Amino acid sequence: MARVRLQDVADHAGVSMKTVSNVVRDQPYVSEAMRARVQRSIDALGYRPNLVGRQLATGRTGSIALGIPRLAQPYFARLASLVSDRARELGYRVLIVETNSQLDAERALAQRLDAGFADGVLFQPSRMTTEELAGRDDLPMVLLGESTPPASMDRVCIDNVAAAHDVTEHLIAAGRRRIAFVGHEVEELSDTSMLRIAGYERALAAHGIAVDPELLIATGGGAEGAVREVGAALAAGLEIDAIACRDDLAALGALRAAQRHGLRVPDDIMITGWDDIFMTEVSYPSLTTISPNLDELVGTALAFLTERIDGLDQPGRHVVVPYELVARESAPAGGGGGTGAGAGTGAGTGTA
Amino acid sequence: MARVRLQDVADHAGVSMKTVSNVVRDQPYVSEAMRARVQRSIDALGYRPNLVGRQLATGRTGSIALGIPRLAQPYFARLASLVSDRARELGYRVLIVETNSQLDAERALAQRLDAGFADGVLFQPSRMTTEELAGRDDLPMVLLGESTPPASMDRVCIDNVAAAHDVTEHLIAAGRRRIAFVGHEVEELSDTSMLRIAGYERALAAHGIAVDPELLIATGGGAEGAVREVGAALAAGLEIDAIACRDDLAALGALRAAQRHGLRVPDDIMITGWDDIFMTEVSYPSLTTISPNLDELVGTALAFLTERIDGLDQPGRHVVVPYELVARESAPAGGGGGTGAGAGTGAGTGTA
DNA sequence: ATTCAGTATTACAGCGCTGGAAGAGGGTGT
DNA sequence: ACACCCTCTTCCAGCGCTGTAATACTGAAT
Repeated sequence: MARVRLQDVADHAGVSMKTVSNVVRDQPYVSEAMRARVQRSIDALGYRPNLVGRQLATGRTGSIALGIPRLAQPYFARLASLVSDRARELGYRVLIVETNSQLDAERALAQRLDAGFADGVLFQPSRMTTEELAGRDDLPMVLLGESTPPASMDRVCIDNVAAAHDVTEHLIAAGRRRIAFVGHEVEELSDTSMLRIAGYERALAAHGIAVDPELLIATGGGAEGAVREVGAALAAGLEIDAIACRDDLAALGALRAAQRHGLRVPDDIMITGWDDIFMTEVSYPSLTTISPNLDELVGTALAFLTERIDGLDQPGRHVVVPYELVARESAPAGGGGGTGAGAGTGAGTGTA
Repeated sequence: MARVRLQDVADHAGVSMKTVSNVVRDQPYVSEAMRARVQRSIDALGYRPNLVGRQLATGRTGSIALGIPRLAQPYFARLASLVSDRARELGYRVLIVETNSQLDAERALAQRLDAGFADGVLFQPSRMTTEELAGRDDLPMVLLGESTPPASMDRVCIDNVAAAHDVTEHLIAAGRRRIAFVGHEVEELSDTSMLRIAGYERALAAHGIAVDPELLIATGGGAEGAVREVGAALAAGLEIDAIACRDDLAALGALRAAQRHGLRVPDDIMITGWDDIFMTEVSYPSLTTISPNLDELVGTALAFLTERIDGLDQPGRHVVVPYELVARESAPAGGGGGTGAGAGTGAGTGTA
């Protein structure tokens, strides 16, 4: 059975294509009687509008693209899921594109977009430079994360420096002094890592604690790298009483390595993560972490993007969304004491 | 600057649209001289073909849809990531659609597909029945998971009963007798859960162990539910020495609950998961689990789907891909003994 | 020269739909 | 009865591209 087209319905109902089109899209100026009659034909023939035809005619695809490094990373999976949900509410489909943090993949994304298969992009770049991104400002694009956007682009992120500062302070307040930073890239430091390290160092400096480069432990990304590198460092006799991690995966790896090494968490060593992925509540001990307000992040980003798609033309807006320091067992608030219970919450911060 | 169209390039190069089209798509019967000349115009104008126009003309979208319950579940995130990669190699884009295991969302997916925005679907249904799916067999569709497909559809899955049987045997071989099953749905049992429970019960029966309904602990899904329900059961005095979990998330939750209850894993209680998500290696202790061969699953499913898209018309094929029982610390192979080291591997199984 | 088989290029229609403008009814006011 | 203004419906062109068929051009064979 061949596909049913608009014309087929029109013939069946004895009206023009346009009238059927109006009924399908719930346009005004269609009498109730006509609407019912056409609807009957639609049902009888099982007509479904062809999106591609509509897209070509309207110039709108009804899709937005989401460009992220790795879907398999829990943080991005959750982000993608949220974006899908919220976008659907706004009447958009979402195309998820993984870049694997590779330059050519990021470029390919930016290129293919003006091929008209999405009306706009939400993009978390890790390799493309501001200049390169600027070349693509014909297509509505909102950046996520810390990379500096061209003047014309909107950007939404959290304050990485402040949050890293908070987390480090949290550990210092608990009496720790030998605090390692774990989880940044081995090869080329990402913007994210750089900012978090900056906040970490600033907090140390504020308390007169010397920054010891030996305490910066790069890992390959993912939990396994952290298990390996932290394990090696501990085996080599590195003395530390706390670890601030670049993200939760690194923290879970560090946790694992510490436990393997016979250290008690948090008594012997405190550990903090970043992102508040689902595992942080379920790990043993549960993980103190920075919880970015994803709802607000996604909400703001999509609001900006849809405005741009609808033609808004103004200089790029930059919004910083709040985060929360969620204190759990791996680094409880207050003393350095026993394997305490639940989850308290710490500082927040916010706004443009 | 308005979009550059095929016609613009044609004008610029002084040739017909069709010739430009041929150059763009690397068609034969274009002289080298002409190819170079047109290419120069393409570069000069910065032309990019409009996919929507092409789609309408060819009737192909170059996309396949992937319908899964929840992207935020690590198993599905990994699956989605794999599918994206492999599909790209085959020349397809992937549209990920989350159904949240809800009937209306699944129906919406199946419906919207003949709206022509994908050439085929890879679908892991959890609510739609075979009959309903059968109504949609005008569009190429390959099913993932255990639901029984209509006669005309391909399906790829692993042997859940056999794997659940293996896992349970593994625990029995380690000397355990009070083995709980944790993680199936509270409300409506999914096909997946049903099959895994069947395998679990069969293994118990094979060893003359009575099936105690008290040992079937349903959870809300996700790790938190398992923490809660297993915690409650242990608090209520339930005596068990092992837990076979429906999936890794449930296992991580169960692990957490057991540890909170003061039980040593694996000495006092062994725990197994399912899926082999990234966390299984990094949890403490690491998790014994069923590792389905995802490469083969995805490879086969995509091969079938692309064949169907290319017009293959034959009865549905059913393929069972292999899995592996990966024994880690939470339920080591052999004795019931100490917190042993690394990861061995166990049984495999396979084929159509 | 003339035909013939290529190869290389163009003309044209159409994929399925929507936007805009023109047209057809049916009621009201004078 | 006539103009007039609604509301509802149809007509037509075109979105950007590709497939098919037709045409122009080469060189070799007759």
